[in-house]
Amino acid sequence: MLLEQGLITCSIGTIYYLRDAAIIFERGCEVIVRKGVTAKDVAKLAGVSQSTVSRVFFEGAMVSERTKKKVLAAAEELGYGPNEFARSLITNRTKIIGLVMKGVKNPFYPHVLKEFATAFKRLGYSILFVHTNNDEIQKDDIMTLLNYKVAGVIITDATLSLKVTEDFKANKIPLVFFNRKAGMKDFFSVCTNNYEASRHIAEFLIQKGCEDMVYISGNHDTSTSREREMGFVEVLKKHHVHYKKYTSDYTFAGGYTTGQQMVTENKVPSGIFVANDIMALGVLGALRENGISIPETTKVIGFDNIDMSAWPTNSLTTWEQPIVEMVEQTVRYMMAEIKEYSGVSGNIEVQGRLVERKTT
Amino acid sequence: MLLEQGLITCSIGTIYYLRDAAIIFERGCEVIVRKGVTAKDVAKLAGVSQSTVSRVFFEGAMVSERTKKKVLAAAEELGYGPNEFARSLITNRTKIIGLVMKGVKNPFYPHVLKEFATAFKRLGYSILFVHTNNDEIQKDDIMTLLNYKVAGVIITDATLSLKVTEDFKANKIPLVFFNRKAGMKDFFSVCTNNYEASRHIAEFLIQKGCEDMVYISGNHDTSTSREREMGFVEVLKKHHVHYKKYTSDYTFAGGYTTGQQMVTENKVPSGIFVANDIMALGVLGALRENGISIPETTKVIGFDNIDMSAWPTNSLTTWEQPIVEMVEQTVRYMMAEIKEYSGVSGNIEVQGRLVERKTT
DNA sequence: AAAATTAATGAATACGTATTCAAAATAAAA
DNA sequence: TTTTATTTTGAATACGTATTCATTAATTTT
Repeated sequence: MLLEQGLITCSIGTIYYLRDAAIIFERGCEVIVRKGVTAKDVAKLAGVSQSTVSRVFFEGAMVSERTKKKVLAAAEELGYGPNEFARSLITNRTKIIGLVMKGVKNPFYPHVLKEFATAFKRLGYSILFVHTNNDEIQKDDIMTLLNYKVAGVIITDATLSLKVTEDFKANKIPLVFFNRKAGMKDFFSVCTNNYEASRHIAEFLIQKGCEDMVYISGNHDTSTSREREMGFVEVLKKHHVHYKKYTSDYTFAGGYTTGQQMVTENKVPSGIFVANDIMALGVLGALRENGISIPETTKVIGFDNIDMSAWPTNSLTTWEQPIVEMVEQTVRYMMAEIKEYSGVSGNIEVQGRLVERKTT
Repeated sequence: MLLEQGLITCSIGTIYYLRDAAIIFERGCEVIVRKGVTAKDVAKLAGVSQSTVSRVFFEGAMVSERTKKKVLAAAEELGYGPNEFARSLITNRTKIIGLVMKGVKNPFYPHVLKEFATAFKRLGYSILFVHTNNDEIQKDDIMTLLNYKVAGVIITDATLSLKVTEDFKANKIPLVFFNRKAGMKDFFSVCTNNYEASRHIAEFLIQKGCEDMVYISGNHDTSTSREREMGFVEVLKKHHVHYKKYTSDYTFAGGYTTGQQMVTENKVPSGIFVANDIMALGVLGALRENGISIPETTKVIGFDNIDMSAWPTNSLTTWEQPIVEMVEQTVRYMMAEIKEYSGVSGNIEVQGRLVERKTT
């Protein structure tokens, strides 16, 4: 049947093998259809009521040790687990956190994803992953989250339209922007202190003897890029250091292109601050390819401290964003808001630190 | 209140600012508590029954165009969306796909994640993301998926114990191993044709003049690594080419260490096949650092064709795993099984292709 | 031992939807 | 128009759990 549907052909049209298909298919039909085990079934087997079974699986409910043991044994035997939907229908809350992410291709974010997944799992929460292609999250993505009655939402990489944010407020669903500030002031965000960090960076490069500088921005409309630029430029101005800004897009390719451009224009400066690491690696690639010696001629510093930056081949000086700490803060706020919604807005700024390597 | 809980301090103990906290907090309290809008509310506003509202939101149900319009308008006004839990409780199926992933730090997988997210969103499915640290997925992760009554499960990076697999069969939940074959033969998997690919690779290196070879494996217990080794070694044996095997772990660090080890042991061969790209980049780093010229002295080839391999600085020759096609196949199988469960087992093998760059 | 208190349990109900079945409205045929 | 067929709707019910309230069992106090 699968063969009839052409399922086993791959897109170039060749038919590949389907091991033991027929046999297994027959076996597939033989499988005994065990219906979904419910609390009722467990109750019957354990000789108690459904309520009692429910209580056994509900943290902190009142059950005697003896019946608890009995029920758990029955549950184990039947392979029972509480239906999360029925559960959520009653409690009107879920153990799901919506996580919205855009730039999965920047290694920074998979790392963040991993940390969130680990942290929330420990707390008994699951993650509904939403990928968005747009800088501004679309209405239907949000509707999905709303309809699943998620306990909270974390947006790592994008912003929201005002219209949509109201839905969250109205439904009392806590919302955190991670590594991004929302356009409006009315939400909570967790970021590195970009402003302070970029001031440090500027002073560091100046102290290293750089006399003309370049700032390579990420996507222009992001709060991170703007803040990093602001702090950096402020310090440069104070020291009367000449600088130029290139606008890029937070990708390796973007960094590489910008690097090439600087070489072509013959405008390679002595110090470059790149708004994130992955772009910085692109810049490095372009400069090194053109025989520019780093750090002698030009010093390059990135932002994030992704794993790759530490690789001996790259050895990129950068500003570390303490992912674990940022995640910790986010989770903490989230859990507090889930417990008792306040809708408070604000911004937690976490301090990072300079990681000096061979590009400066 | 948040301040009392110490939420606004970051872990180094400093207190950072919470913008407009008090004001917003007060405002937060003012927010009108709109209760979750239900079909009943919409029905009342639209002047129809709850059943009718339900039908409007249920694909293919019988409603007149006129009432549909009326209901949709009312729904829009109230911001209504069907409660997915109540819905799932009735239908006993969800629009959620469980996606289990281990190696998020290997760029190959974020890319896979993105493709899955995109493909399933188009089909109206959401993704429950499960991160696992272990090669073999743990019971409680699986219970989560089971309890959420996911429509299907994709496991990208790990395997399952036999005990657990039975739960899926029993609940008729389709399961696909992506880029990994299950230990037992009873499941469905989608992979690149690793065996054929590695034969090609062996022949390619031989033809390029390599006379002694090294294979650097990933985690030993993975099917991918074993298959890649098998094909590679078979061809080498046929041509009486000397080879040696190093066991590594699919990480950059692992590759780097292995590269260093080869240099130290003075056993750098003329051709190296590394079981994935990220390790290959580690190997490259180590070799280049030790002044070994590539591709003149040694040729290196990876597997995956992750974005980074194409970066000019790396320019790694590799075997491309056609992610989009693999995802497509997986989704196709999944949807067919969701529509009508067969439990058929088998293996779709997708052809990749050699991408020749500067390391060979 | 009796009374009073506390702990443990079960019966009944609500959550928000899909779905069945019967009734009503509409369209088509006579 | 009347009859028949068809489309559209509403009332009632089920899904699997948490929870309330009343009841029973166990424990403590008198």
